[in-house]
Amino acid sequence: MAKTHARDPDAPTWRQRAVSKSLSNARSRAERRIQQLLDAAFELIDEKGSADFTIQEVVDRSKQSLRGFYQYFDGKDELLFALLEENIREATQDLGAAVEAESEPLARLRAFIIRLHEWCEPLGTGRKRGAHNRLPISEFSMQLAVKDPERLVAAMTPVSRMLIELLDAAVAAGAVRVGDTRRAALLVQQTVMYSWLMSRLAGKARVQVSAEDAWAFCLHGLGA
Amino acid sequence: MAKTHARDPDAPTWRQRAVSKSLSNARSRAERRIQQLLDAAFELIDEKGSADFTIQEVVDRSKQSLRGFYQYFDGKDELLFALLEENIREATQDLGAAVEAESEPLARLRAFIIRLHEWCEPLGTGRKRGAHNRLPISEFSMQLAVKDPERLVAAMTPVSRMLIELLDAAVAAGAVRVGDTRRAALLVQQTVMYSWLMSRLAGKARVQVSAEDAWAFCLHGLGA
DNA sequence: CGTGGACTGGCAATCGGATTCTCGTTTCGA
DNA sequence: TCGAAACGAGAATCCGATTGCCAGTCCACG
Repeated sequence: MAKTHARDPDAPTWRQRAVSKSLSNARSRAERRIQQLLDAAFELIDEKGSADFTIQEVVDRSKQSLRGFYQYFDGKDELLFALLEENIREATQDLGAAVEAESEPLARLRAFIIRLHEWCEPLGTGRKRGAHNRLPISEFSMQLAVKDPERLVAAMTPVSRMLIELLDAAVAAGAVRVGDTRRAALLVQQTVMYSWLMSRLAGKARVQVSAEDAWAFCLHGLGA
Repeated sequence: MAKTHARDPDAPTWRQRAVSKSLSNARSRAERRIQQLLDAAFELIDEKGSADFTIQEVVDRSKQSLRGFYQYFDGKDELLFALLEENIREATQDLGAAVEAESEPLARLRAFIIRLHEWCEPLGTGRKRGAHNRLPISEFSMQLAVKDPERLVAAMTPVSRMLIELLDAAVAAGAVRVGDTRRAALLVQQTVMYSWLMSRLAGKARVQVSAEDAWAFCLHGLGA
C-alpha cells in the first residue's frame, strides 16, 4: 500500500540504505518527500472515498510537517492537481499499450475508446483500472474544467493527442468519415469520459451505458 | 432587476399594498421571503460570475436575517439546489415551447436538442437563454451529480422525460433506429448538456462544438 | 573543521465562512 | 388580549486552510 514509506518496519534495511544513499542530495530528497505526500493523499482518498481529507491528515500520515507541505505545494488544489497528473500518466501508459495490441486503424480506435471508458468509470465493482479510487479525482477535474480549463487541457494533452492520431488514421484508412477531426475528437472524448456521470444519473434503473454502447454511439456518430 | 424588492423606491405603492394584503398569511409571506432570498442569490451570482458569495451577502441584500435564512434553507447547498430548480423550471417551459413549434417527430427532436444546447451553454456572447448567469449553477449541478445523483435526477426529470418521449416518437415514425430508448436518451443528453464543458476545454483553438455539430453527432449516433 | 544560510519540525495564530445560539421584539391566531 | 411561534441583530462557535515564528539541523563552501 504505502509504496515509499521509508519507515515501513517490513521494508528491508538494505533498501532504506540504498534509498538514503541514492537520494542523498537535496533535489532527490525533495522528490521523495513529494512522493510520500502524494502516496499519503492517495491512501486517504481510498479510505474516505472522497477528497475531503485535511492537509493535516496528509501531513501526519506522511510523517512530515505542515510547513513542509506548503514548501512543496501552493495549497490543497495543487496537491489534487498533482494526483490528477499521476493518474493521467498511468492511464496514458495503459492506453498506449492497449492500442499497440491492435493493428487495424478501426480496431485501434475501438481499443482506445473501450479502455478509456474503463478508466473513466470511477466506480465499478472494484476499481478495475489503476491503483486508486478515481472518483474524487474525476470530481476535481470537473472543477478544474470550470475554473481553469487550460490547466486541464494541458494535463490531458497526451490522451487527446492519442485520440486525434487514432481518428486521423481511421479517417485515412476510410474506416470513418468526419469533417473536422479535432471537433469529432472532442465529441468522442466527451461521450466516453463523462458517460460515467450519466450512468450515475441513470442510477438504480437497469439503464446503464456500457463501454460498448458508448463505442457504438461514437462509431455511428462518426459516420462509419 | 430585483423582482420582488418590496423596498424598491420605484415600485408603486399600490403594488406594495396589494402584495401585503394578498400575502398576509404566514405561508404566503414565507414564500415571498424565500423568493427574495433566491433573487438576491441570483443577483450575486450574476455580479460575481461565480457561486462563491457568502450567506451573509445574500441575507444583507434581501434585507433579511441570518436566522431567517436558516429557517428556510438547511444550508448553502439547499439554496443552490433551489436555484437549480428554478433554472430547470424555466428551461423546461422554454423547451416545451420550442418543441411545440414543430410537428414532424424528427424536427421536434432536433428543435429540442438545439434549444437544450443553447440552454446549457453557460457562456455565450450574452446569456442568450434565461435571465441569469448559469455557469455557477451548472457547476453546482455537477457536484450534485457526484454527491447526490438521485437528487439531480429528480430535478431533471421533466427534461429527461421530454427527451425520451421525443425519441420514442421519432423511433415510432421510423426516423431513427435505436435499441433501448432510455439508454440512447442518456447518451444524447450527455452529449448535448455537457458539450459546453468540452467546448471550454477546446478553448482558444478555433475548435468549437456548435449545437449543429452536437445534433449531427447524435443523429448519426442514433442511426438515422 | 567551522560556519552561515537554507531547510525542518512543531505549533500557535490568523482568517474566512458557514452554522448556531441568545435574547429581546413582533406578529398572529384563538 | 394572551401566549406560542417567528423574527431581527449580532455575538459566539466551529472547521479547515494558510501563515508566522522560533529553535534545531543539514549541507556546501571556504
